[in-house]
Amino acid sequence: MSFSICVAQCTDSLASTMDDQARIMQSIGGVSLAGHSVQGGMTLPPPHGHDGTDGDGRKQDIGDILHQIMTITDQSLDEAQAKKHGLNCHRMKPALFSVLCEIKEKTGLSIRGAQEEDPPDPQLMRLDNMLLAEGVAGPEKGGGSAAAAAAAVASGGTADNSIEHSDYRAKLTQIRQIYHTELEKYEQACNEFTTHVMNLLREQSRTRPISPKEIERMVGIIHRKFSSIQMQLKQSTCEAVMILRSRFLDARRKRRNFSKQATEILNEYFYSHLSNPYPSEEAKEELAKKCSITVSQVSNWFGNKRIRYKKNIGKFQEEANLYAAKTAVNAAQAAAVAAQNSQANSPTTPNSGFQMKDEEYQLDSAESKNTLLTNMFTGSSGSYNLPNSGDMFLSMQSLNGDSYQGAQVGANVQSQVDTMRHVISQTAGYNDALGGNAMYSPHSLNGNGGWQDATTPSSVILPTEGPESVHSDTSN
DNA sequence: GTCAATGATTCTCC
DNA sequence: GGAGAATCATTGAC
Repeated sequence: MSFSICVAQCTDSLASTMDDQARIMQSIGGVSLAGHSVQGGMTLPPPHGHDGTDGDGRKQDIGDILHQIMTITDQSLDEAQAKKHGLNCHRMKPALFSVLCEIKEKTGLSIRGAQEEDPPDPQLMRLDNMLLAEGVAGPEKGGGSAAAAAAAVASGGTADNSIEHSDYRAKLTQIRQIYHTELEKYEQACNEFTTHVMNLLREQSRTRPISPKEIERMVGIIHRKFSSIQMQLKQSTCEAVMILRSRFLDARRKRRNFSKQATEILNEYFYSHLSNPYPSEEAKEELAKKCSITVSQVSNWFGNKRIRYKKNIGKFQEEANLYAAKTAVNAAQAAAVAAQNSQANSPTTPNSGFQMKDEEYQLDSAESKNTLLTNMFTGSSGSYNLPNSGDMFLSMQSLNGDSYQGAQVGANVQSQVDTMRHVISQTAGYNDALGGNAMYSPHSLNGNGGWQDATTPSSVILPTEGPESVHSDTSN
């Protein structure tokens, strides 16, 4: 609507309002606006149809006031101030502003329509719900850790992921803090701005027609604007939480290779329990501890290893040989130490069947071990008697039905193995630990490709354990 | 970039 | 619930 139309409308409306006011005044107090009676220091034309003065004069007068209002900005500051004061004190001002407010109200309503009462935004509700569920909004305690715990449970983890949990919680708390700080800032800014605008409008209402309703509406607009900013804040917070969550979940999916030492420990256990590579819970825990990994990781590792070994035994032959030798060396060392102890502690049984010479069993050095391995796998076992190595090669042959090069080698050393086993068992009572714990039993895998007697032993000895370890795995 | 190795996940079966 | 099997996804060597 153009201003001229508005002014015209206003003039008409004001004229009629004044007529009404005059009529009311006349009827209630007998004080007439007409007849140039003085009211508030301003002379007004008489109401229409009461004293013969026509409406055109009044319209012109009102138009004059409006013109003054409109042109007030064209004047110098001093002049404008004076004019403003004059208009402000004009006795017609309240009536004029009242009419203008009414017109504005009507115009505003038609334009704004149903914008006033906004229904709750579903997107905002979704954001609120999500922030509440993630523990960002709402009460401080519970939410974040609950979300982290839920994510952990979903991933199958327990206390194993405590580090990641605390990391997740810490980051979530950070997001939460930022969110609340920003929210507080927005609310404060909103309140400050609202107060400022209200004061400004109240101030301006002295010089231009501003109704309290309009101020109220303006406050509503400001609040809506700020709530839309808040929604952006909520949206970005939600995004941050989602990113954090996905990173957290991805991080758990991300794998890291175990350390060499850990892999060696696991392999040693696997190959030394090849007839029944199913570690008990206790063994798993111990392995986990030794390898600095989790029990579930140990389970995973053995699950993968069993399958991959069974799928491609040939490929693992070298590895099996290596670990067999390693285990043999360990066992021999243990036996040597035990035998020495036995000898030292039993003066009544000197040289009792297994006289170990230093030059033969000094296997601490890498060179000695290498020599042992070389001799062992070339068949030239020399003076070394290796416990259990024969089982490995027999196992290799029986596992996949093919004959291995190692099988022959194994046969060569078998007699020595038997001797060694016998001697050791006599010397230090390691029957269970070495002889009973067949590393590579010919019965390791059954015809269906599965391990026979795959029941998990209640307790098993770890290859890296010393002879003092309690071992009750009689299944091997 | 390719590829083998490998840890993790998912599904199915018992 | 645990194991086997298939598969995914990442790592690390080349």
